[in-house]
Amino acid sequence: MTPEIIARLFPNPLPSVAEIEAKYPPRRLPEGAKATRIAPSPTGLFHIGNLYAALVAERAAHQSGGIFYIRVEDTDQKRAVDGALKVVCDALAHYGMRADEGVDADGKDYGPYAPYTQSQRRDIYQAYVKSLVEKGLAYPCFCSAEDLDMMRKVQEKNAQRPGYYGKYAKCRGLTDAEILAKLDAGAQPIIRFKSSGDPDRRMVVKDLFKGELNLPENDIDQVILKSDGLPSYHFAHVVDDHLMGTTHVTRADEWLSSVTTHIQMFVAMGWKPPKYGHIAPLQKLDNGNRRKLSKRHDPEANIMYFAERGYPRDAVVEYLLNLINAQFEDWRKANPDTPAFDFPLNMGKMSNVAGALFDFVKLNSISREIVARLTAGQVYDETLAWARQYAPDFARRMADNRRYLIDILDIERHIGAKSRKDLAKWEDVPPEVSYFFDDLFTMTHNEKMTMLAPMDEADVMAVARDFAAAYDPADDKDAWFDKVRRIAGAHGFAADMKAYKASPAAFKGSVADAAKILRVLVTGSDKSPDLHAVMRVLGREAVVRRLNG
RNA sequence: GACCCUAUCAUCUAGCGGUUAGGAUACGGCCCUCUCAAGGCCGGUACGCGGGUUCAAGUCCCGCUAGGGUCGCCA
Repeated sequence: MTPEIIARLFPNPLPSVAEIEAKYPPRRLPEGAKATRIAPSPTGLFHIGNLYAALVAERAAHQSGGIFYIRVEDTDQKRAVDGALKVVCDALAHYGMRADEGVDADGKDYGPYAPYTQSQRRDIYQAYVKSLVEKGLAYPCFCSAEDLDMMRKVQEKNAQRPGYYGKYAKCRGLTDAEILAKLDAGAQPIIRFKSSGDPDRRMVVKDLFKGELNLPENDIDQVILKSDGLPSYHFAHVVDDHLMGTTHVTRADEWLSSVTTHIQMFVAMGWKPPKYGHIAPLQKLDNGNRRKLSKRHDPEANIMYFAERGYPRDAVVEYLLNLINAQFEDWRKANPDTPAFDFPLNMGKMSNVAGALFDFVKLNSISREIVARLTAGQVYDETLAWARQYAPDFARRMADNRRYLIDILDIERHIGAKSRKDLAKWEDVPPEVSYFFDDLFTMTHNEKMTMLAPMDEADVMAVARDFAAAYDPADDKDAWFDKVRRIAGAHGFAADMKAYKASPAAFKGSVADAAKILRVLVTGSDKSPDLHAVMRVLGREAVVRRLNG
């Protein structure tokens, strides 16, 4: 291609390749250290799969003494959304990941390879594209969207592979004169990479997670520079991961089929490709079929869903870690008090090669274990932080009753393995504690009696009155229960369960029924945590009032 | 349609030629027990199908089937 054509293709002044290479020298990393990145598109959504990939990349880097950085892939300007960067940065920070280099929520760069936003690296990409054109490894393409559409239709009709390759790569063979003529006519070309591949030849790629892959070579002439002057993903990836010294690219499975294209480009540029690891997508069950979690259809695909529900961040991290490496579970059992991030993630032992079903039951179970290990004060703080954002009324109530809430949350907590595990997420807290507040305890007398049916109302009231009169918050659990027994016995209920079981007909009910009377009257439910503890927290005044009311 | 990936209990998985196929979650039962939760104990016809290779196959090979992914001037 003549210098004249190249000058017309790239009219603006561009840095030289040598200048760029000098500005961004190779990383000097300790032996074995990995440089990884998370490369989100600023679409305003942070997918659970992004978090998954970020976790793998971040752990791989930091556990090897390397670098984890964030690079914004905003080459599709149509999809860019304001404030999207903040979503990404907040998500990383929220889940405890620190990027060593990249951009912050305001778009400000930090780190030696800046800028880390692709739309600001236009000149860099163009310089390399230009060098490729100069070497005859790339060429201008004047095909319109309609041309390409037609091409695809023909291919479909002929039962051929779709794509811009071989004889379909019309602009590949354009002569200088033809190019000049089109340029003179005002046509705006894009630039395509001239593939040297042959699909009949195979390329062996070693994937970090999947092992050796035997893939056909790519022969499609991919677009590398779009009409808006920005590169396509493929080219931006190759240039950036070279310049930024990425050693390990961990990315979603959907890239697997373009890995041959990427390697081909690295080779054409004379660069060493990074190691690749492709992560299978998280899936969900849909009408009996699995499909990948879609951010369009599945609210749980968006990381915000977990914040809204009030899942503790550690629960989400541990659940994901558990999917990444199945050994996590054993490790957790052996190291119950170690932070999850200390888990030695093993890239060579990746689970989830095929794509796991996202399992809320399992998440909840992990979360309950985590919440059960927290102090009441910690649960209070976390729940309050959640409520401030998602349940303001409840947040106010919490703030006004701090001591009271902590006492409530402390019921049956810190009794080791037997601690209550009924809270999986912060949104479970409000319904769990509502009966402790008079204004939320709205059950009517009739409703309570219905719940107590078929017990006789007179018996119910008698037991309640006697207990109200005898209740002393200072009683310990045994003294408290002795009173329940005594009063139960005095009203014809069996004080002893064994006696009741031996001859149930001889009694109106058992001590369990007597306790049920107290429980329903005091909590409005026939299920509750330890009644003795509940009454203590509620206080004598409220207990007596509810029993006599 | 083409290409690629994957295939062990309901779910996540361990397994890397010789195992009574292990764990976790879920589920069921029992125990504990004033209810619930928790806890303890016990339980279930899990290697997709068919061919090979081998003394021996969940493990290796081939086919089939099923599921997933990709085939854009989106990433």
